[in-house]
Amino acid sequence: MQETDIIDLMMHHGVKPTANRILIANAFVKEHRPLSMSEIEVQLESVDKSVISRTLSLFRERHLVHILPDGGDGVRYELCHRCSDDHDDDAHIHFYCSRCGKTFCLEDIPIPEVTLPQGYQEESVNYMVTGLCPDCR
Amino acid sequence: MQETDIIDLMMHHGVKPTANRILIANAFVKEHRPLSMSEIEVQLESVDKSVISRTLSLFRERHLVHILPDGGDGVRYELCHRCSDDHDDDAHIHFYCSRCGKTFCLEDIPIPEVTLPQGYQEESVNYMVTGLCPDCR
DNA sequence: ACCCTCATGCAACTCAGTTGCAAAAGTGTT
DNA sequence: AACACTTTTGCAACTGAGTTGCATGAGGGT
Repeated sequence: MQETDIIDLMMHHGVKPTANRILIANAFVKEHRPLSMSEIEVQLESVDKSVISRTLSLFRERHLVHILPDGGDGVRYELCHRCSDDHDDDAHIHFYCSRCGKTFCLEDIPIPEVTLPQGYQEESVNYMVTGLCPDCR
Repeated sequence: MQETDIIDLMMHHGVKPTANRILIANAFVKEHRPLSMSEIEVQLESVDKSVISRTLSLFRERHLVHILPDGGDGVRYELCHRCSDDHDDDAHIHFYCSRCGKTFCLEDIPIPEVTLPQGYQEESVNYMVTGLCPDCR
């Protein structure tokens, strides 16, 4: 994905593409995996954490990213290419490496579906495998 | 599960069953679902949060509970009946209600397995469905 | 009763994340 | 270009969950 594409994506979601926002969105493209706020903070020293916090909230509100539970604690943010304005979906499984703490998208592996008991109404599904990633084995 | 069983379980895992610890373990039995630290704090006003924190760490260390990512943020602790001393497993799916914030065990639904790409080494799996629980629909 | 170890309760601390606010950067109008 | 207006930014202060330090207290063994 090019920088121009990111700007298009932002505009399309009603987000004004400021310099900081482009940096943050680029971080997702570059790493190609879900990032935590602190990971972004480390990667973009020049950007204040308050800006990161507010930007991620805005991105989320406008469905540019969605959140998923971190393998450890806290949450991670994932850029969604296929999210429409009112619906987040991009249902692949994730892998959390317990050594390096990174979360990877296994985009080729769709989440196997299950049938819920009567009364439960599904909104979204998260399938997370924890273990060692190729680099940490 | 009876209180005597809980005490047995603790002893079996090398945890001295003090009054506070029994209260905390009982909370899990009573609710029959994974609890967050703050949920326990609310339920057991008489027990200091430092005690809860240290107790949960101890329980975890001794494999009496294991953690799972909260549907929201943070983590929840789940009493494991079938965990041996060196291995936590109890692989059923969980349901997180986005309205009431509770997490439920769907014990009858095993987690469907997937084949990971070369190089990834699995340690544990978490399958979490988010949506509305029967009470909140 | 004594000693020793472990558990407890309170207060102080830590750290991630959020919020308040004034300065700065954009945007549009005349 | 100057103006008024809106949005974003950067800093500092705040917040709240969770943890840690430490003195007291309870339990267990001799």
